[in-house]
Amino acid sequence: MNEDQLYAMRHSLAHITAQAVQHLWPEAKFGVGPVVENGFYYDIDLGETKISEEDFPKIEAEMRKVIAADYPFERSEKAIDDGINWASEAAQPYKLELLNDLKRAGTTVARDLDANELGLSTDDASKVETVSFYTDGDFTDLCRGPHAERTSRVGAFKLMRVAGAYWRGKETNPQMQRLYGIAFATQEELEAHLKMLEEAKQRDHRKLGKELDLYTTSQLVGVGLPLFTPRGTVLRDVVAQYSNQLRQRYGFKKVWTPHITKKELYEASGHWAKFGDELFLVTSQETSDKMVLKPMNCPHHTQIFASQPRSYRDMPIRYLETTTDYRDEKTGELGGLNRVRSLTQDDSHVFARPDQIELEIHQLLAAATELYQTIGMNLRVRLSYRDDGDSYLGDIELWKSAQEQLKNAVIANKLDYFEQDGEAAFYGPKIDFMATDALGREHQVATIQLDFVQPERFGLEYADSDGSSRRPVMIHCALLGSIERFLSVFIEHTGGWFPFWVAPEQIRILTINETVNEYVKEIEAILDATVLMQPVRYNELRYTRDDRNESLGKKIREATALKVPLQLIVGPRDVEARQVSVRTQSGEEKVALDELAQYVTNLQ
RNA sequence: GCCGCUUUAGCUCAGUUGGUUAGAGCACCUCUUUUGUAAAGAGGGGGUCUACGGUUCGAAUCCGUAAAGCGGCUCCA
Repeated sequence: MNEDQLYAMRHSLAHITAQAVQHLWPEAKFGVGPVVENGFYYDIDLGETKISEEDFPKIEAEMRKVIAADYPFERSEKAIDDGINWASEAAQPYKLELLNDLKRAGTTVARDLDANELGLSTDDASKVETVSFYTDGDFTDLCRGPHAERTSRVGAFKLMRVAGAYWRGKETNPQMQRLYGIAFATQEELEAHLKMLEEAKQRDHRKLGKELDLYTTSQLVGVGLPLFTPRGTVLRDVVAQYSNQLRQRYGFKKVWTPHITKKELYEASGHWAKFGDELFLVTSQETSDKMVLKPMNCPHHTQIFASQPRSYRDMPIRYLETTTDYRDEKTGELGGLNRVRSLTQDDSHVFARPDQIELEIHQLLAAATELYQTIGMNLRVRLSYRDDGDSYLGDIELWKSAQEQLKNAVIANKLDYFEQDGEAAFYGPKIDFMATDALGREHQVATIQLDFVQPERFGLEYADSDGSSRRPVMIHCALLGSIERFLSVFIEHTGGWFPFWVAPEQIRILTINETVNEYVKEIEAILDATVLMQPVRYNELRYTRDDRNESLGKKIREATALKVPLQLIVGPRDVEARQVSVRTQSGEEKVALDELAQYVTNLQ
């Protein structure tokens, strides 16, 4: 089965799902039902009736009846006004709304929906004359198609979940029930997919975070405020140190800024107007000043830049700060480490002359690329542009030129990219590096952003060669992004088997009995003297010793459960031979004591 | 914030149609065992079943509210 057939099959199953729901609940009002990765969904309004997963067998049974009936999918066309009459008579208010929008303004209004869902082609952008319908048995739906020939030809499917979804994706619209299903050509492929989902659960960072003792949460501390254990803190520190070193190489200097500020700072930057309701407020009991917990670091950094007169000779000026920001995210948006209310950014800002932008972006792209190569993650890049909404600040011509510059930089660096409107920051376009989690969901990690707005709003300037006053450009960059979010993806990517240089506990010495204790001291002296220099410039070895009164089997089991990459087994035979038995994920070998330091240094 | 689902010892889970002192494994503590490649043996401590309210002679089991977690939607500087 090819991609087109699979698509038609999934699309047909969306219709059959709606058809089954209509049989069971004739009052159902239908929204849209597109194909998504691995399956399909249909948005349904059942008024007060709530579908739960307990209803799935019933719905699936009804779907199988439709499939068994083997109806043909028949296409028909109606003039737009006839379509409107159909929706009206069928008491389908959502379809009616779509058709009215199509009649009034074509796809330009309706493009917030998958155009494939509508009975029109995507290129007739201005006016719609006719729309197409598909009928199978007793069910007819506005639809562009294509579909399977008959209802029997839809492969294997399974309803997965039901979730709330706003009509046309707008928070102010009524909420519908979205029925999700997966569908594949064969039952085997369906089961393989379910198995993959099971395996993904084993790699879930929330599960591993607990099992590997990386972080915890406390109801006393609060929602979205993770607490990092000693092990988890090693992860944070090591990756942040590496991220910092990559930029220090290019002349970035560390700065430090306080975590609270007067809200005037964010009024000046524009953040207050856009994100005011997501800022934590702090009131000084001394002065009754209204303060906020910082949600962002760029405005602070502008004030360091502005603290002295700057010459074109000093440019660019590059600041670097790994620091925690606080955002009062809506509770329903929080989850694991991916979205938290206390997020740590490996943030940096370049204040540059216009002629320096290209090189600076190039260097930051090089740093991001190197970091993710070392980490072993293959990312694609999203060029995040503005759309024609009104939530962006700054001159439209500057925006166009900035978007062009970012695109050129990405192309020059031969990165795998895609472009997306409406994903820009309010002050400028972005280059975002996208990583995927265990379930294939994409998350933004590294970001490089061009900003002409904040320098203007803060009145930043430097003296040019002719003595005139010029405005710098800001280039925002975080390589890890939010360290918490980065870790959520990194944990799932590695399944908890971190590269040697990042592993919280790199080495565990396992003793067989207490006769080896003196020899273990020799081993520890060697490990103490060994420092890894790649990729982080100074990385002391992190090792522990398990000399408990327990069996070797148990010690191995526990060390392996914690995914300690290097286990050094020491028994009388090793003492005798002046060696250690080195156990890694890939097997076991004997290493002479004299060669241990070199062996460890060579590990990645 | 919205919709749906979930919530039993530190962890993973059992708990029949509401009915005597709520169970198991792992972890923890004590003792014995000094061990060669993924769990040595024995004994012991620990939960009032997320919280509050209701129904009932009686509730971990039914109902309501809240909180937290999960899956989505919306949002993400």
